[in-house]
Amino acid sequence: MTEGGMKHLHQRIRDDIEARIMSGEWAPGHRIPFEHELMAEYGCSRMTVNKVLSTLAANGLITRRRRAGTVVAEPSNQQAVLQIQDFALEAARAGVEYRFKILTRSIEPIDAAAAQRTGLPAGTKMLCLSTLHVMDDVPQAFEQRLINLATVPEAGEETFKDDPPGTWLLRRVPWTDAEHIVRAVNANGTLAKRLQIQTGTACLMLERRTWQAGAFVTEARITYPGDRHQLVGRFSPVA
Amino acid sequence: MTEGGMKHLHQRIRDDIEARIMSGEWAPGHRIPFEHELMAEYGCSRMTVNKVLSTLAANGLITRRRRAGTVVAEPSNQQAVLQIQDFALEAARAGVEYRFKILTRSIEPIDAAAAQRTGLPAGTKMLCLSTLHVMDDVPQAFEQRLINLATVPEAGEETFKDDPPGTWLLRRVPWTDAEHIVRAVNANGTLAKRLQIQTGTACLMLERRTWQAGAFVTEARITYPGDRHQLVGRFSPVA
DNA sequence: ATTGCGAATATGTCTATACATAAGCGCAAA
DNA sequence: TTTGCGCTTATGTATAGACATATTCGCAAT
Repeated sequence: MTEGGMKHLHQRIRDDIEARIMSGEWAPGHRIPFEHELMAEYGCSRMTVNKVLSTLAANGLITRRRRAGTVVAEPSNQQAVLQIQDFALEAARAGVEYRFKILTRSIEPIDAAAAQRTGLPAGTKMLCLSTLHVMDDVPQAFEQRLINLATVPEAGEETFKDDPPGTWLLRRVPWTDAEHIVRAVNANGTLAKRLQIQTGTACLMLERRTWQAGAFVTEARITYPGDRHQLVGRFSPVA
Repeated sequence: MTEGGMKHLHQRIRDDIEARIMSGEWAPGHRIPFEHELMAEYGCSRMTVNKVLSTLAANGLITRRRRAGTVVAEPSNQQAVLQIQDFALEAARAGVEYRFKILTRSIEPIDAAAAQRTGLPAGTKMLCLSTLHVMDDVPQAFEQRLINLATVPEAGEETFKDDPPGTWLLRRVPWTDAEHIVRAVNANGTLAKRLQIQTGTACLMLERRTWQAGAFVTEARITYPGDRHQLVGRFSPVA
């Protein structure tokens, strides 16, 4: 006569340990039972216990050291995971019309400040684009983008007729590393006019740089009017 | 006479597959060799291959389905992982003095707007704190915090003499879920005075709410002067 | 007290095997 | 053409055992 809850053993052990950590019963620094103890407690092989603990360690919930044993990890540096919105997707979901407009487009050697930020040598040829994202005739964001033509030569020929540069790139060039910076800035005259907001309005500026295996791909600076946009994210330490 | 690179097989298989995905050689949707094929290729047991692929699947790099096989995952919704700065830590690292000052403190029933945001019933008793974070006598951030006394009753007695509320909570109450919102706001008169900035200056406002096993713990709204602060994060799809 | 060394031990990696299970595929019946 | 059923197959979970390796601990020599 077995019980109703017939989850897999792996999941049951994992849930038990997570529950004890999350509830605070096992505080950071607390020693977790040895593998052979858990093995006896759950009546399973060491491999099963080991796989559970390895997974938890990979997720940063526990810390393992040979011979020393396993302890509950100290709470990690706090971090926020934020979704970066895709206008076309959100517009479709909300049932409103989305358009984008390439305002400027040129191929130029990289300027000194950008060379500094990206680590590229001075004089590298970049495709420079500025784009306005519009939903229902209301400007939602202004995007300034640099694309490294050495890494993405085909961008030089692209007209970006169907997809905005960000979407186009995401579909074409895989990336291995990204850096994000979020700032708050007051809109200057030019920006205010483009976004149809008052000069001085606080705006969110998201700066995103991506690399592919060490080679710089692109830098985007996207500015959102602060009174209409926010970055949102949910996060749970347990995957 | 074995070769120099004697990493573990697990890591070698993983590196190989990751490299092929990251380079674009295996595009999203591409079918990955079956476990028994990789097993033959690397001359190892299926368990070893299985553990590698399970790990990659847990990291979201590949998608596995019984019978159908394993394919490279579609690029996920873009997200930015941003570090939330710990003033005490950063101050210590930079060798400057850090202080915080509790400006107001009261215990009140939750107001309607906050009840809406947190999902708590109207009238729930909350500890309301506002705190100023100061480094080298320059205000760096203004924090407004609500703490749910039903979940953290001991906060009612706490004086927050040694640690600011955020640090105190983090050490005492484990959390299982968090929600973050980042906004850009123009400083109003009161805030400008507290942060010693000009009225209207763009500020970053980080709103963070946490829960522990479904029970609301705390809400913090931290406002940083936009001319001095930014949120930064690095992210790589491979853990 | 200090240092050095060997034994003990907890975790790390890997194998060979077994059975479970979801899902695709083809064939046969309607 | 469509529906339903069973076979096949790829992954999911688990075991018992083996050897590797990083540390810690205690003991002995200095």
